[in-house]
Amino acid sequence: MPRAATTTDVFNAVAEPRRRDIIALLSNGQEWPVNDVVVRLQLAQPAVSKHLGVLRKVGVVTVVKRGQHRMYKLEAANLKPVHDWAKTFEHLWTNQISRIKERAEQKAMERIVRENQPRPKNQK
Amino acid sequence: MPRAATTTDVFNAVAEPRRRDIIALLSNGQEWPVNDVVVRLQLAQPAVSKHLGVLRKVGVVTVVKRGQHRMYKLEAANLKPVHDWAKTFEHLWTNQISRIKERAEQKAMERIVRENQPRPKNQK
DNA sequence: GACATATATTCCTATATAGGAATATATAAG
DNA sequence: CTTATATATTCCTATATAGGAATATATGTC
Repeated sequence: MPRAATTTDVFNAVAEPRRRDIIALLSNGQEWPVNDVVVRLQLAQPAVSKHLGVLRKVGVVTVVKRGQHRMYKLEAANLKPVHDWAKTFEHLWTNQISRIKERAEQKAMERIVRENQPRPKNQK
Repeated sequence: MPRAATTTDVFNAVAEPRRRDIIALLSNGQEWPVNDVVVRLQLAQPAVSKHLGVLRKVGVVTVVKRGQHRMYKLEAANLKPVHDWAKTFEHLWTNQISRIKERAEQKAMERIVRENQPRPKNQK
């Protein structure tokens, strides 16, 4: 049984790091022609086209034809499922971080108290 | 050239929906024995073991041996890269939603103003 | 129309995998 | 020790894919 296709859903589409790179590039709000993506990411043109094809299929990018150019634009909202899914677990690591912080502060307090302790007199 | 292995990074590990289901289950904060996951998700035991193996490899779960039981625990913090990555784009759809909201409110205001406009007297 | 440029698509290939089936390994109980 | 239970792992298989190489398609310029 094969793995789910990369075009199954956003999760599968963005698993591939180069596609994440493309998304990051397009996130500046501008429309990008394919060749600019090629140059910026130093990937081969057919590779870029293929990746963009996947992203288009899952709705993460859209394309507008401008003469011989294909301008690609990010549809960021379609990344929301990933964010929403991961956000479900945010409270788990947030609490963890608070707990680590509390522990550090407690240790700092103990250290301060210890340093302000009057020193025992020399027995000598 | 093959696809990146599922154990390459968290993105690849969670691309598979059944693994996302397992993560959701373990997110209740408890330790889960394999068989409970099997029963709850109605998956075959070997399949669950394999998925857990992937998740363990990328650090998303850890396992404690308790006699003949293997208790699995979520390490949610290791999902943070996914959240952080998606969060990068949050402002893009948040602004979109605000804009949709503003437009709706403007339309509502115009409607209210229109409804409170004194009616033209009948010419009759 | 010839030639140039942009880009999508096809062909090819080695590789990884999810589940099914089977089996190996590890612990518990009597 | 035998039997039972929990679970990891192996073997098998059909499928999808990322990039390389090549090619097809679409638009621009003179």
